[in-house]
Amino acid sequence: MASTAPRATYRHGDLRQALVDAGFAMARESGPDAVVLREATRRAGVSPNAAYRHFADRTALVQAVSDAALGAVAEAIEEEWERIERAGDAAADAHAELEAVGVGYLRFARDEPGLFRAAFTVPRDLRSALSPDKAGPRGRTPFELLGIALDDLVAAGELPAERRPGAELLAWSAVHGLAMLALEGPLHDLDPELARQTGRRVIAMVDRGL
Amino acid sequence: MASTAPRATYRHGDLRQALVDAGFAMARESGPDAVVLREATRRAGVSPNAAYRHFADRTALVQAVSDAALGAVAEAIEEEWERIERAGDAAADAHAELEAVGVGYLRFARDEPGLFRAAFTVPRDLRSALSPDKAGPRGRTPFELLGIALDDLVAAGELPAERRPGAELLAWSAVHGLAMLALEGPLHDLDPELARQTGRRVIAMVDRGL
DNA sequence: GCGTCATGTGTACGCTGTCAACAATGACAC
DNA sequence: GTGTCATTGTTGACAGCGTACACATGACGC
Repeated sequence: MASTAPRATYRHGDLRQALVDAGFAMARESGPDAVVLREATRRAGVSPNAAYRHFADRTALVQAVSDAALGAVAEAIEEEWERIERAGDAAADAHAELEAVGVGYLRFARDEPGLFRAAFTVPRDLRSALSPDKAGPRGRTPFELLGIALDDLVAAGELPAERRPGAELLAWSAVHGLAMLALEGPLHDLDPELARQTGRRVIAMVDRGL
Repeated sequence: MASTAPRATYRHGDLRQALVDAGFAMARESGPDAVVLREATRRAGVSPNAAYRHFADRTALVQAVSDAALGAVAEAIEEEWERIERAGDAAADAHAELEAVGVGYLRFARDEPGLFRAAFTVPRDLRSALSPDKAGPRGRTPFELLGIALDDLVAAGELPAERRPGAELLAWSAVHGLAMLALEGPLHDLDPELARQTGRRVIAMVDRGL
């Protein structure tokens, strides 16, 4: 960090990114509400108003942080996805994919609660959630990965095709709800082991009930 | 409101309740973050620091508002519950109960998004969520109503008893997740009719998948 | 070399939550 | 009644926030 040493050059270089990084760090510790504009400029070694050259207002900064957080979610899910041990059985593989998406999602929520809330608690529309710049390293968004898993379920004959449309929303809702209840809702001090177990059960419920 | 006319008596009467009411109104319009302590005192016709005789700090006020909001949720669910047309068939009735809880929950989230977020987005533990002072007019909390519906499902032979423990969390997660995604998440501008339909499908998924 | 425009700084304002010291009230013991 | 005292209000102050406005700087195209 060059926050102590005063900048040599007048221009910062990439202030926008520096502000997003600082905001990201704050969100990581305490969620999106903890993203404070002035503090971000402080960490970037810049005067408060400099932020306004790159963001219309604080909410724009928070949006950018939220986008970055969504990318991190995608990464966590992709990680879980890569870990699948494929047995060659299309049906079993498809179920494993769906499970991987759910597990990755819940794991991220547990390990990075601040970022998770930054990713999903900030208003954004579906179009933005789907846009590829929020994808993980392998270039797929969380939503896309979920869609692939569901498509594979249909292909394997494990999910009636007429139930496929919109099924993302059902699966997403269930897992997201558990994450939110456990993070900032009434379940926030649920026993970790019980939480993990409940996570598995929610995923199983989705698998059965879709 | 006596906010314009200066108080005749030095004492307010029931300042605590007045502050909660004011906070409730603010939360109703824009969610829990919009609950601002000074504004509440203003509406109560009182100096800012008077609030500190009744609440340790702002978060304590928000907590009280959240409690009130939870009561409103209970009321909405009870309303839906009373509306069930019981056919005498225990199995059908139990399914109808579960559906009523889900529908009431989602209806409240849609009609009172600010209060909904105030109720569930503010950290509170399960014990507090269950405590009877947050119950609806008929004296039952949302969680209790959900539990009764699930018990009735077991009694009617529609849910294997070994799956009963913790089933609240599964059902709750699914419905809560949809509500959050639609309120402040990526689905926030989902077409209302599609949202309603998705709500029904989520409830159906829970019913099938529990 | 010079003008222009993006990007930074300085100062200021009103808002917030909260602290410390003080004042009015009303209930209760005598 | 009167004196005492805890309760509940008020006043004044402070730091931190987001942000508006005017100004400074310097990199780059001509």
